Amino acid sequence: MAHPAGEMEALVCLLIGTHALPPLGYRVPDRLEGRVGVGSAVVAPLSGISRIGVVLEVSPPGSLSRATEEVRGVLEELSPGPELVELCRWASERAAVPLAQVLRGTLPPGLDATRYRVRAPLPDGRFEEGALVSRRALRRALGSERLRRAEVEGFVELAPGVREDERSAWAVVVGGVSGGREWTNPQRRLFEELVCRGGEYPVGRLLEETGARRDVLRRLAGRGAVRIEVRPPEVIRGSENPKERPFPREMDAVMARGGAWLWRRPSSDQPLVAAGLASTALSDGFQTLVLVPTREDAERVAQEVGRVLPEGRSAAVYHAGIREGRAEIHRAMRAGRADVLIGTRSAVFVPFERLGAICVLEEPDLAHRAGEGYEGVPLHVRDLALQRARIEGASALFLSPVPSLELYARRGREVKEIAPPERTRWPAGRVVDLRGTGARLGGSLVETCRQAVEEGMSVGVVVTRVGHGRVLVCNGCGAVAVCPRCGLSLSVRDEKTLVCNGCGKVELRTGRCPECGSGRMSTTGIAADGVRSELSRRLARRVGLLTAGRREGEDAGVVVGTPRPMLASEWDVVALPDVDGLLLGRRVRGTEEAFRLVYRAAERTRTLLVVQSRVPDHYALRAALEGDYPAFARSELSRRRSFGYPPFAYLAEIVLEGDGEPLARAVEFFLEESARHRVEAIGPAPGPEGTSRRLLLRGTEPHRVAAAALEPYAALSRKKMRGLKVRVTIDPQEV
DNA sequence: AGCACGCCGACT
DNA sequence: GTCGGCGTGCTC
Repeated sequence: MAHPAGEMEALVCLLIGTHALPPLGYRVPDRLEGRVGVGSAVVAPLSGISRIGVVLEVSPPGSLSRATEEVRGVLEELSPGPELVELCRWASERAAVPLAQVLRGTLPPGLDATRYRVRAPLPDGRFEEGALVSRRALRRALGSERLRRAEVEGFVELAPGVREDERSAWAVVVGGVSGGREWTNPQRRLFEELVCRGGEYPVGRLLEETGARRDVLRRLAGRGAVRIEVRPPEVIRGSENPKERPFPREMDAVMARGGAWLWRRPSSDQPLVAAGLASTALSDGFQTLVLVPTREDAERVAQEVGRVLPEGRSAAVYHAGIREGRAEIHRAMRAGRADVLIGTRSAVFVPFERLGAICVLEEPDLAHRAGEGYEGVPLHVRDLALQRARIEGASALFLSPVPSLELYARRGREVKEIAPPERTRWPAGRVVDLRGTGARLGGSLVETCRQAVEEGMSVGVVVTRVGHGRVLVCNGCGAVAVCPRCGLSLSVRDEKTLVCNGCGKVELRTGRCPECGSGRMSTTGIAADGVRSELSRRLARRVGLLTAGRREGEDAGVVVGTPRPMLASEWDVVALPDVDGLLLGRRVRGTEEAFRLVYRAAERTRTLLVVQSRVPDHYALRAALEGDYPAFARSELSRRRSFGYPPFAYLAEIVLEGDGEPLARAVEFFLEESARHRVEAIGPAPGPEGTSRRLLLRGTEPHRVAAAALEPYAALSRKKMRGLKVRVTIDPQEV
């Protein structure tokens, strides 16, 4: 490519995860001309030390102010490409996460970014030519100054690569060699373990299962007793006579018209729909990305996809549980050697050669969003998938019987909807009216359980542990103390006061219900273990327990547990004793979650669904029992609109921990900044910790809300923040 | 004065 | 992420 005389310049984001280091400018030397573009992974020095970075922009000479150092090399194998860089920049801005941290997610897992290759024997001859050595080892041997010099003079060069155990390395016994006398005990033991496993086994799993250390295996390899070999990753291969393509009409429309689509399908159908989309995209020559909330979902979808793959095609599963070969799979997708990737949220950043379709299963599931701050970008996969599909020109299909309101509200222009299937079965629904009792479990609910189990029916009692308790409810009429300003339930602060988690307004706790004058006010609170023991006592029989972590007496006629494991199977009768915990909880999305829980329970119920509540006529409850999603969405969207909550507004939460003058000044600073960005600030309210303050930012443009939260945060981190801790959460789930 | 330690700011 | 500079506070 022709360009003005002189060297081009590159703006590089070094992969160092901090808000404080901006992208830096480097000169592109002539020898790398044409190889450095937006999205190239490069090696560039910082204080003389080589680092990995990703090119954000390439510009003519003289355009970047301080581009004094040179790009040292290009890492073609690792380059995420321009589309993913655009996605990462968007995500970084939207989630207020340092760009470097987001970009790291596009690189192969288990990448060793500080590995050097020795290119010429070092003066003291300590390292052999061609050896791969960690930066730590080099620094220990040479010291920082000589390492820097060795880099400049070309004795060593940064050679990032994937660690062996991430590349599906197998340990294989070499025939004819058995334990000599000079072997150590650990070596002998590990060798025997390997022989027990048939003489060949994945390295990662072998070390994990035997508890042996890596260097023991290395010694065995050094003695020639064991060979380490990298094998192709485990993939699902197509067959000679694959199943016919599912849902051809709908999937043809999705691929032909492109853009984002929504299809309300029951959970049980979704793997088949994903297989249909993948197979359709494949016949057009495209790769498909399938995103699922949990690892188990990934395995189920993989089976379905495997049945429709034609010969010569392949699919792979990608999640944190895949130890061996995750990096190999990453590489295969990038090179276009595999056709379908089925993974959890980290898969959304895997580079593809020719991405044609993205399918998101169980769209509203909270597991699609990384938890607060840790591991990955705290954005919902829905938003990342929408954005990625737009950037790469792929189709996006979102599946859920009960989509998020964020997605549903965009129906029409932005998101096209496929008509949902006719419903074939729906259980009878009954609401146990808890008004007038202070009971945790109403008599009628217990009676229903007793009768059902005596008739030999299976009974599932589903409770959520999230959001229970600490809300003041009238046992007389079911009224809940609500903040007049925010429309959110007030939580019990202490004996005498209630507090609004939205705006911080503190209200006096009255002994009597303002609605009906009853003096019987109580706090709600229901958890799995309590319900189990109470039910067991009142039914005078064994009751099972089924949660993510515990499984006890599942064969009992009545089982209590949490939604995910409980609703993985069907029950004759399902009881929901605590929808009020969500329905009347303090969170904006509580109503939506309650609706979803009741609806999903109904899908898994064969004959009768019993729900107990103090608000038996609540619109969400009624709509869920009738299986009427559009009716719920209409009511809930109008409520959200009138209070200005998502999806009609974007929120950011800022929690400041500290005390005295610095805290007050920081709060003041955030308030000024939000005014400057023309974003509404609600609060400060008391935060979760004793001396903390909480601010809620609200606006209609997501990037402005993120900027109003992030800019003052970054400014504050650059200056001194004595004893002050600030936490920023974009689109907080707990509001 | 001499030195350990921790906090900042710079690094392109 | 990593280094050097500088201030604080302790010891000889």
